Amino acid sequence: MKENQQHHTILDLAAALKLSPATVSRALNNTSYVKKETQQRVMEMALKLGYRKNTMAAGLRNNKTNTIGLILPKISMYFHAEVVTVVQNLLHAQGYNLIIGQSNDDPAMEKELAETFFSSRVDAMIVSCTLQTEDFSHFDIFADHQIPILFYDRVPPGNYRARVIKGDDFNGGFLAAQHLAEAGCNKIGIINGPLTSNIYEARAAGFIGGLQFFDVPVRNALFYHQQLNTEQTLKALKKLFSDKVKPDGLFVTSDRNAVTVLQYAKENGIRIPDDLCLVGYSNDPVTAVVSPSITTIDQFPALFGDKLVETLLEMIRSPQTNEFVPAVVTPVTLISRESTR
Amino acid sequence: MKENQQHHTILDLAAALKLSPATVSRALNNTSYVKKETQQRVMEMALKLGYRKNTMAAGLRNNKTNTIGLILPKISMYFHAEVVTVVQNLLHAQGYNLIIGQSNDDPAMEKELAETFFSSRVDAMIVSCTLQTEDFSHFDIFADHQIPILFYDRVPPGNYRARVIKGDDFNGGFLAAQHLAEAGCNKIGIINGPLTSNIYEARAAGFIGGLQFFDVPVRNALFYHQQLNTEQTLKALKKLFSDKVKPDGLFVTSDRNAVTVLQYAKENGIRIPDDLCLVGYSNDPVTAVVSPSITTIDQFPALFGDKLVETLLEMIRSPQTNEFVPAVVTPVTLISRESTR
DNA sequence: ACAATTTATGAAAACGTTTTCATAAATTCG
DNA sequence: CGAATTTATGAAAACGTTTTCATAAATTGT
Repeated sequence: MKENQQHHTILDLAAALKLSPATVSRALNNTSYVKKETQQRVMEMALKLGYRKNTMAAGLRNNKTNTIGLILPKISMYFHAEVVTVVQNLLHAQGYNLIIGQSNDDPAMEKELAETFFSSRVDAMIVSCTLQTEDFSHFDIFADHQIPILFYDRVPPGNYRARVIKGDDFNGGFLAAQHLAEAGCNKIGIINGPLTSNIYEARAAGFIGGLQFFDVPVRNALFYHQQLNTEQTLKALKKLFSDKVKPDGLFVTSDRNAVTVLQYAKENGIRIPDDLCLVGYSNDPVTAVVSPSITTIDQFPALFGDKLVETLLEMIRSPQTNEFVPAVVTPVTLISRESTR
Repeated sequence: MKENQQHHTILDLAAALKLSPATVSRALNNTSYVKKETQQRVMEMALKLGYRKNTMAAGLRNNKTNTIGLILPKISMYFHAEVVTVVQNLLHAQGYNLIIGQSNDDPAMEKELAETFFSSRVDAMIVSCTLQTEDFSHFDIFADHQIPILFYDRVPPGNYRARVIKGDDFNGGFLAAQHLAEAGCNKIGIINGPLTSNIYEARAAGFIGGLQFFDVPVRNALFYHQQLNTEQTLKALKKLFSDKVKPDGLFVTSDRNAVTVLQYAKENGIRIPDDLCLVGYSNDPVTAVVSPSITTIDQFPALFGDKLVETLLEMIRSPQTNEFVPAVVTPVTLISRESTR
């Protein structure tokens, strides 16, 4: 090993064993023919010298990094944290590294991350878009270079050619409406995210479809589609409960905001579920422990993560075709709790 | 560009502009002398051809990957999710990629991840250990190769030479004891994690110190140091409330398990805070919305993340010295809520 | 025993970038 | 104006791995 050399290389091993680097490489990766005994010696020497393959050099040569890029709005959101947890574990088991980037729901950041990850020559991409992303062209570069890209949860619309895995948001909305209807609610409102995002659009559509199916009047005055944060939610609540027609059922398409509703209700003497039935979305653990506990829609994040990795590996392994593959839709289920009893 | 070439290279740019690759490289990185006009032309051509630097090739040549490795027990834990969120954002702003690995609290996995990340030639490491890690030698390799490594939260003991940032767990324990004492509790217990981990050891020490300082009897029979999961916590609770001396104050060193206590209390007619005062740890948002809300210790995860990145960048930028640097301790604060009123 | 095949190894090129060493052109300075 | 300096560019080597092309040795089959 050269004087000022930081790491041992395959050449060091070769020199120490009086072999060629080619043979050493073959021994380490056990590709092609290597004498059993030679392989043994190489392995032992590698261990002895503490040799670690330089994955950059290998990546450069093989045009493969064993790295997957993941872009999402924010890791600390419950659903995403769960998905990332599963995805990272599964990918590691398959020998892949996971690099993560957060768009913070900013399309410009999302674009920047896409370019960075492309530069890093990720082998594939997993993306959940920002709520505001309407132009998806910054992802074209991956498809253009046959790099598999898989969208999930917040995905591009159908006219954008891409593989997609999404929750059954329509059904989620439908189930919420059905459940509220069956709980006897008649004046059912919704506090929803912006309709620019596929998930909120689908939840609203399913919700309205459910209302109609179960003959509950569709009262547009009780529908709010807006940013899902505490401030906006409180504003909506104030309006909802100052009008003549007050809701007796509310579908809030994010659990955190459902909790906000719970607190507002408590402070304003609105009894849940007696005066107001409440359904959230995501099955954030918090919904199970608040009082009253909140009925919500579970998205099975672990199953979601499984599906993601399974599909991604399939995409990596089979050559990229340009043919249309319909979106995979993962199931949701309604979990009934005290807020609707 | 060659027929079957996937990506444009610096050679393509050079050819298209009738320049040498050297000049193109200099123009792109604007190092050394390049004519203003030439640089302009290079940039334009790069844009036109959609050139993206191959960071692997650059990394190989520069011996620098602009990638930081982060190993932690599980991303989906509240405190860690918050830290990761902040760390990823800050590192991205500095031009670094973040690769994440979860040990799932398994030392073997932790070791495997350390080796993988070393192979990937990360520029630096951030690590929060498993609860069981007692042998830290799998991290030696980083220090041996002057790769900065920074531990946080769950860190090696003082006799292991490493840079460390940790919360003030001792003070957290002390504050909890003080608060329970001042709430008038006299039979104060603790449900704690395993003492093998520095954080639980320090919380327990601070807690006991606090009891003594405020003249509350130290009742070892009320102290449980064990795995922090629902099952174990319930087991401890059963024992605690079947003995003659039942606790009137309880310090649970994880918020999730404090919630478990809350539910157990509700089911068993133990009134909180009247019969039992309760203090958790971490300020998980769930503690604010359960009823009664839970007094807890905030660890300022965002500040923690800031500090981590700040220190790490400093380590990367200044040459690695072997001199001892004392652990940085970040503040904690007690947030008083209904469970202790 | 000899050809055909299989096993085992090495030399050298390639991946795409950056940087050192030259050298040429332009500029500054006395 | 000529020497010194600064600016601008190119050729070539280097980073550490893998793989193709050879070739030699061992094994198999007839």
